[in-house]
Amino acid sequence: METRELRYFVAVAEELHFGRAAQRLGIAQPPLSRAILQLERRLGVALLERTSRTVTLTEAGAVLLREGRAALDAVDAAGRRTRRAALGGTGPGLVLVTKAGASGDLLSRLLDAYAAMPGAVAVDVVLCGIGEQERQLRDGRADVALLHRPFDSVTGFDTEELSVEGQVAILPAGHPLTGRAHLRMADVTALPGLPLPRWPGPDGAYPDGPGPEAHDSTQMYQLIALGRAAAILPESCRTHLRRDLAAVPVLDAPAVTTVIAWPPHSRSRALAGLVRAATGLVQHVP
Amino acid sequence: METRELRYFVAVAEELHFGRAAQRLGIAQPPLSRAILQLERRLGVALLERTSRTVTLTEAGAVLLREGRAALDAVDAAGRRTRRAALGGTGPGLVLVTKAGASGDLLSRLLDAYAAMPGAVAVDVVLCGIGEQERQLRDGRADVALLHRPFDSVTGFDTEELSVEGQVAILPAGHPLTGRAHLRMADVTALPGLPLPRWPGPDGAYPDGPGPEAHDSTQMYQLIALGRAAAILPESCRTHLRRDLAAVPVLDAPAVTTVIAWPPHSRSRALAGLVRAATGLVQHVP
DNA sequence: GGCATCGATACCTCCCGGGTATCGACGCAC
DNA sequence: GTGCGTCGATACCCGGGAGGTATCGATGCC
Repeated sequence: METRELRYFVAVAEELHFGRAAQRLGIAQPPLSRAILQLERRLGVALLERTSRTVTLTEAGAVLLREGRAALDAVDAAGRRTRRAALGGTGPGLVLVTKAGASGDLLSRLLDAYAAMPGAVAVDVVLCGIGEQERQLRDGRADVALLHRPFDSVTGFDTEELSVEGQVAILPAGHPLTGRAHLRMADVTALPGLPLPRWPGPDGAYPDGPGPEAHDSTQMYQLIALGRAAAILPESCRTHLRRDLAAVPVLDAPAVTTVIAWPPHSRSRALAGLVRAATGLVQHVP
Repeated sequence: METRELRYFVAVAEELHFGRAAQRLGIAQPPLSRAILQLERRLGVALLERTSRTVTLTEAGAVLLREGRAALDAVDAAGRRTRRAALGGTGPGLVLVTKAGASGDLLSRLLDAYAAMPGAVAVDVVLCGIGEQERQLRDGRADVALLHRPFDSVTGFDTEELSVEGQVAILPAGHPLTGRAHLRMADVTALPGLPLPRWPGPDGAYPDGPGPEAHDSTQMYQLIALGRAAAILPESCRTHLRRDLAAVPVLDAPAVTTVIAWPPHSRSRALAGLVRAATGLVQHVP
């Protein structure tokens, strides 16, 4: 199987429309149809059910979509890491990715601690939107990530736990509940007119629901300040909270574990140092 | 990057010889040279240092060899799993791989427990040589594996621990040490004329050393019976030990943990059932 | 029933992957 | 040092296949 065929199939499987997929791929529709047919013949498997009006995935097609994405990510990662290896000292030594607005304190302490180590290399910090870290780690754009269980999935990565913290409800300043010493999940989820915002899932799509869509923490804070939403976040976000927002501990919210994660089989000297610096932080701040 | 280019590069990087690599790939040498040159141009990276007498990997080339193998495995896995998904009920429902001769008891109990579960599917058991399980799991030939830490690496897989056991020294029956109630590592490693056999590493090559090469447990048992080697193995192997061999506990040998491992993002209904059956065993046999 | 949409088919072109022949560089034997 | 053998690169040719345009057949919609 060639990566070209995989790319073509993934495009069609995502669009469920040969014309749009062809446009996205920058080719005409007939070659795309032929390529998919050829792939199906070669695998001996029906991947798509098509009528002249609709295209749907077969069960096998759904498997190839998931596995094919992972395979394409692995190929991308091979290219990127090879290029990076050739750059040697000129490029960034390590690329660390994390959600914008999360674990800011921990991150700055980590960077300080690592920079103080002998032999430390330059660390590029990439702040990305929700759910994009795993992808960047898998396809080689990043070497290491700070993830937050249980929100982010860590399957397939090597990890070390860095911190565990409770969660707080974020409310507009002056909201009646801000007077309370603590809340329960039920108090927050049932707030009239203040639904929890919806985050994009691992596939980049927003789930259905009543809340407004939020792609990053800035959007979300703005929505809360406007009185259109509430949120439940790790308590470390309090240190940088806007003045027009208030935080109240939520006793029965699940604890959030911050972990440092990296792809297996990729322990470069620099990465090992950064992980060591990270686990060293845990000793100082138990 | 196309998988064809990756396959070509991996072949050359493994052979370090364009002629032999071309032969292995079933093509002539000149197109192979061109393909590698084109790959290097496209990546903008020197992958190989060649003189007219020797070929060596650059640092970037070594990275691409490692990452490229993983990527090719992922592509293979995508194809295989897709075909398997299309087979539906006709093929094996699950393929379980483990080292021949290890954890036999645990395995049969696991298979019995799973078969007794409602909705259980057929399980193909693949017994392979040392160090081949990880590869089979990564490239989709197997769905799930029994691995033994610390001998097998489990990085990149999801795992559940099934059992922890000590290790015993395996000696020819009648050897003076078989009279002892227990031994220490130093007693066994220092045996004159009975070196530990050498196992193939993750790359399939045998490490250097004094001991004889052994590819599977049968070879190894034979070598021990012949008085050419000794071995240190998990104590569960005693249940099926040949009559001409003896086992003596080694107190300070590292404990061996048997785990059930599966690729991340692959929890089919059947796999989940098998994992549940496996963890259920742990309850019964703590 | 006319029409628009969409995937498949027919047919053409041209690029590129693969082949053979050969060159140039290097190691080695004597 | 000279001739020879080995090995990767280059030159050149051929054929298959990837990609393009034009069009067909099926289907949902007004």
